[in-house]
Amino acid sequence: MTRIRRHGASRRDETAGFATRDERKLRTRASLLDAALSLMSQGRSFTSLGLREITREAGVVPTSFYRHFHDMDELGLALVEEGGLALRQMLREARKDAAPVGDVIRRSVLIYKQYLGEHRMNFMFIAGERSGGSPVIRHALRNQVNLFVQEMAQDLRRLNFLPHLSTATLHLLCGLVVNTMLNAASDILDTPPGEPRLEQELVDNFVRQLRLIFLGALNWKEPPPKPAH
Amino acid sequence: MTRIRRHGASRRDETAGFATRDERKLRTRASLLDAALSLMSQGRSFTSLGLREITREAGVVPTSFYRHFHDMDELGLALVEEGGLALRQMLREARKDAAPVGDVIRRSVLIYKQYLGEHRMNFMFIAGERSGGSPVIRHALRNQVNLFVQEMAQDLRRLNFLPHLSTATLHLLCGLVVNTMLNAASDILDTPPGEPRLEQELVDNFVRQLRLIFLGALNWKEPPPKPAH
DNA sequence: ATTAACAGTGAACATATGTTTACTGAACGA
DNA sequence: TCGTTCAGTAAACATATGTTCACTGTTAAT
Repeated sequence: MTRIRRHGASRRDETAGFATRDERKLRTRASLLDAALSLMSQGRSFTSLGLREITREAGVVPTSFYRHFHDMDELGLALVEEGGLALRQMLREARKDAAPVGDVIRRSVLIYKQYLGEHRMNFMFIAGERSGGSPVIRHALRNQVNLFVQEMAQDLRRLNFLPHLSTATLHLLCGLVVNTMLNAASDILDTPPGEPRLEQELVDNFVRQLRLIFLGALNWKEPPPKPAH
Repeated sequence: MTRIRRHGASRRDETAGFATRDERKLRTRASLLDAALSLMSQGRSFTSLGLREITREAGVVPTSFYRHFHDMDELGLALVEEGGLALRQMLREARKDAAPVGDVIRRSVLIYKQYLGEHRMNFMFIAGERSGGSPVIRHALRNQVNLFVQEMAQDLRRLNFLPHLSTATLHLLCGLVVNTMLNAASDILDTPPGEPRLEQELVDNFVRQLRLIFLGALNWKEPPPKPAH
């Protein structure tokens, strides 16, 4: 979408504070999205947010909203996409340092926890709106989560992890893991800061739950395919 | 709280349509709660509900609200309690026909599904507000769910199910099961009626997830207690 | 039979909301 | 350089909200 400048960029194109018009637009769009997330992270659900409220938080006049979204649902869908991107990015980073040595599960969980802290608002949104609020964004969110599950399953297959599982079962497993992940997310994000004990306990619990799940996966035996009687 | 009548009840006390004043009050209170649930089951989050909206749906004038709750949060907490009761009741019924024969998991899931259908709105509320919306009702809801988990763990112990697990691990397991249960709930409740295939698929998936979890529990080995070095 | 209690009413308030309409002025393409 | 585009503004609208207050009429207690 960004226009390509034909005859050489003017000097102040990349200096901070100034920007091309499209960039400015994208910036206020982003601040609208951030405003929504920020309001939600103060303990509100998406459906309870008002248009004026968001523009106020973003520091623009209400009418500006319509230059970017012509609906609250549309903004919601944009948030879903942003959240989905955050999820995928996590996988991408995980792929980089794939060093499966030592206590894999615990290490993964700690990395996840750090990632959670860096993307608080996104995860609050995902965990919070996954089963509540507006049907349209709920469905969109589920699609994103399913995508994530699928990608994760492919990764496990690629790493030759649990090779005895069928693709369907791998998918099942990943779904379970992701649910557990997101539940843990909303628990962890709810702990007031400066309570490392509680947090530690939640993390330990999370680790054990995952262990139990993978133990189940290790001992899983694929049922024989239905005989076409 | 219900007053006890001293000198013999008047004749129309138990006839339908008439009622003592306290009963009437309880009735409109209930219709306020139902109105809230009903609005939520049309795809709204609790925090997005307005006082007037609820009273309108309940068929009373807005001011009547204050005769029952002096806050929306208070109504929310009442809903939490109602939902918690629904959960416990489920366990109580399950305790009655404890016939652990055949495919226990599948049978339990089918019973659960039926119960879901009979308590749609309660489960929508629980699943929807468990990680979204107002912090105060979220916490209250988690307490109820924890109570449920605890009761379930006690039941399993009583039935001598998985006796090799420590109490803590049993609790862990039940937590996992309940999370999976509630996630499945919001999935199942979202299927449009008259789509038995989709529903069947969700149920099958749910069954397999539980199987995997219990498989993990069967093969779980309690780690030796930390040596106080 | 009198009286007090009190669940539900109705009107009014200050404020909030979503949306429309016409406008401003800086960045842009020619 | 000049005219156009268009992100953000400002004022006004109809309508919604939460809360208050004084009231009514039935029910319950004396």
